[in-house]
Amino acid sequence: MADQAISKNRQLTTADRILDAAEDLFAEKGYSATSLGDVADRVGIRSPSLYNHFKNKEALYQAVLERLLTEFSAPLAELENGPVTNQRVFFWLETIVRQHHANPNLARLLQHAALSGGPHTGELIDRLFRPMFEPRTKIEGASISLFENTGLQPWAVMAFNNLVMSYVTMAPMYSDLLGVDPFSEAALEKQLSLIKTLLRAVFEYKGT
Amino acid sequence: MADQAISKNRQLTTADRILDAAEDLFAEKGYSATSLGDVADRVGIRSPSLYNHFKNKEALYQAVLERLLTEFSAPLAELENGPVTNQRVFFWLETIVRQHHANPNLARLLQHAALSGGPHTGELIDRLFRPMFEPRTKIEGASISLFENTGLQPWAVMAFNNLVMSYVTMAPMYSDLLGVDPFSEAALEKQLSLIKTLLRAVFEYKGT
DNA sequence: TCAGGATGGGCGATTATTCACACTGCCCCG
DNA sequence: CGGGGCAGTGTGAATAATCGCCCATCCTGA
Repeated sequence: MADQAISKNRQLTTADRILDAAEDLFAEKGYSATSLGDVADRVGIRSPSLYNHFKNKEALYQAVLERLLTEFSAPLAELENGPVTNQRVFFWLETIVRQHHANPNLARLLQHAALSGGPHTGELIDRLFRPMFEPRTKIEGASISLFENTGLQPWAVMAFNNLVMSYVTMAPMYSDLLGVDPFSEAALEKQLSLIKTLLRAVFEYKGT
Repeated sequence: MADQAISKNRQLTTADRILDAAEDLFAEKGYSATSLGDVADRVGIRSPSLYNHFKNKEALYQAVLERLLTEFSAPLAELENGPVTNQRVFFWLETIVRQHHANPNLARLLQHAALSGGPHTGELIDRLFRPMFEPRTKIEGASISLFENTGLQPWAVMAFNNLVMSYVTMAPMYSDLLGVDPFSEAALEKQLSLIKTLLRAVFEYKGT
């Protein structure tokens, strides 16, 4: 198994292997707590070698971020070219839940940025979420009666996003308290069914 | 010395001012990215002086954590000595939302711990959330029909907690995207009304 | 041969921590 | 009443480790 992983890694360029290692470490420890020595160790080289591939630590972080942002930009663009119906909101939510489940690093990077409020924060938020809050984004259907006239719709969008992302940023809580590996397929199905249930409850809710 | 005289003293002791500064900095930057020099600067002393009050950095962190945990331990204990009805769940949720709104630092500390998975993680999770998942904690009323027979109730508890905490750990998103100071009274009322609406929708939901 | 990539060594800055020392207010003893 | 300790607190200097980063050099594959 180790041989396979190594040989598979050997197919990647050194720059890509650096990006992989840096992505995991930045996502885990945050920017300033991640040392280039750690990154180099994980790749299997010495830290000065990193400078043959990236100008400095900040450039490495930006490259990691860029790769993640393009990786995650697809589903929202998909949602945007068409009417925003309940059906398509369901599908979109399921898609991003699965995406963050497959790679939790973007959520973790954003959470680190939001916590420390560094200079990366604004850019990350803008590029990930700004389109979601364009004025034309109204959900057609039953949800209108619930949220639109109370002004709560953007808060609900924010809440469901937080729900999705905190699932991966709070992953240890699921291991410790529920005794379940949150990145298993079974756990993913549980979380998906909960989120769908919540969304359906919101859509079908008719109370004041 | 006598701890009783402290409460009469209006001016905070140096140790308390250190705790205040360290709490904010640990919550913002995380443990390893916070330097004792930063803490000392904020208090207005030199960093070696910190060692007159705390054994080392780790002990300072533990003291910060201890103070926060006792501060936040009240509401759950309150919920636990009595039957868990819908009414009391509402009240409990509102209480902890207001509590995290008043002091976001515990949520931020927990989020940092969960992200980096350090040794503090397990202790924090245990002392904050373990009682919530004791087997006897069943919610009486309509929610049983929704969650109990699908095994989703603990996942829902987790989700609502994540909802509450990510509101403060993701605070910059609310500023940037909604143009609202998330720590204003108005924003608190919005978030409260959203969470109550979600909870009510869940309680009254009768679907499959 | 030559260029890209890896390396060891080192520089300056920052880190947590230790230590010897100075100041201050207070209690006790003469 | 006065002075001598004494505990508590703050300080500058120093140490060892680690950090990002630069540079001269070397290895290797085309």
